[in-house]
Amino acid sequence: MREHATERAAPLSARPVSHAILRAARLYKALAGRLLRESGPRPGQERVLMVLWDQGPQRQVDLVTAVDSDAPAMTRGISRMGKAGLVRRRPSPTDGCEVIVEATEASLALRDKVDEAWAELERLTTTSLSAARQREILADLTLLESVLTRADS
Amino acid sequence: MREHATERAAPLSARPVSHAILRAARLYKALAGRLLRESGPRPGQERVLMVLWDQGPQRQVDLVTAVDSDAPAMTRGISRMGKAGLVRRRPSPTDGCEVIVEATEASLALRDKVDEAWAELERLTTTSLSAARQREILADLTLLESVLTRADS
DNA sequence: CTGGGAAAGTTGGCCGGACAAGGACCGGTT
DNA sequence: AACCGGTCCTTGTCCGGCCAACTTTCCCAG
Repeated sequence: MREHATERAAPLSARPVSHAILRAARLYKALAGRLLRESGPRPGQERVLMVLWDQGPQRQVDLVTAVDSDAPAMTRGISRMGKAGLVRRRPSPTDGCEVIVEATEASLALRDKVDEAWAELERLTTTSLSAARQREILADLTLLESVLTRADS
Repeated sequence: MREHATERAAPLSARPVSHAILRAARLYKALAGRLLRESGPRPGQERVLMVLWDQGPQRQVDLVTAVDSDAPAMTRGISRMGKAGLVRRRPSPTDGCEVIVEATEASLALRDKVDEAWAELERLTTTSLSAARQREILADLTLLESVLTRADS
C-alpha cells in the first residue's frame, strides 16, 4: 500500500460516478438496439422516429437537440432513414436553408414495435428504481449536466 | 386497454432517466476529450493508459472490461496507441493466444496531463454532487446496470 | 491421441458521435 | 446594392461501439 497520499489520480475503479454513467448509457443503448433489432428500425433511428411521431415534422436542428445527437450524424442518419422509406425531407417554405423532416406513413408500421421496446425499457427502469429514486437521480444528473455544460465553455 | 392506459410510449421528453443518463455520458466523454485535446492522448486512450499505469501490464480482454469497451475496438485502439509509441504488445508466455499490453516509458510523459484532466472532472463532479449523493447515485446506477444486464440475456 | 468446445484476438463492415471546413441562405448594416 | 454575421445543412475524416465471422490456442472428455 502506497500510504494514503497518492498524488496520482484514482484508478478507474475508484471513479465510480462517471464510470457508472458511461456503463449505464452503453447498456441502455445496447438494450434498446437489441429490443428493436428484429424487424424494427436500426438502432438509434427509433429516437428520431419517436420525436417525429409525437411532435410532427421538425427541422433537423430540432431533431438534433431532441435526441441529443450531432448535426452531421443527423444528416447522414436522416439520409439513411430516407432511403429506408421511414422519413421524408422537405425544404422549409420560410427559410431556404432549413430542411423539414417528417415521418412517412410507412414508418407508422414500426410504431408498435418501438412502443413495445420502450415500454420494456421503462419496465426495467421502474422495477429497479422507485419513482422517487428516479426523480432524485434526474435532479442530480440535471445538476451535473449543467455543471459539465458550463465547464465546456 | 386503450382507455386511460397510454397506448403510445411517452415522448422522449417524458423519459427522463434514460435520456439524462445518455446526455450525461455524452457530456463526460466530450469534456474528457476536450481537456485532453491539447498535447494529450487521443480521446478514449487515456482510460486505457490509466489502467496500465495503475495496474501494470494487462491482457487485452482485461482492458476491455476495465474500460468497458469492446474487443474489436480495443484491438484497433491498442494498435493505434502502439504506433503512437504509448504502448507495447507482448505475447503471453503461458497462453499463446493471449496478448499482454504494457505502457511504454514514453507514455509516462502524458501522465500528468491525464491526471490533471481527471482531477478537473472529479472537481466538477464533487462540486455538483455531495459524496453522499454520489454514493446514492452509484448504488442506483449499479442496480440499474444489473437489471439491464440481466435483461440483455 | 484425437475431437470438440471455450477463450482471446483479429478483421470487415455498419453506424453514431466529434471536429473541421465549406456552401446555402437569411437578416441587418453601411 | 454590396457586405457581414449568424444559422442551418452538408461533406470529409477519424474514432469508438457493435455484430459477425474467422483463426489461434488451450484444455478436457472420450
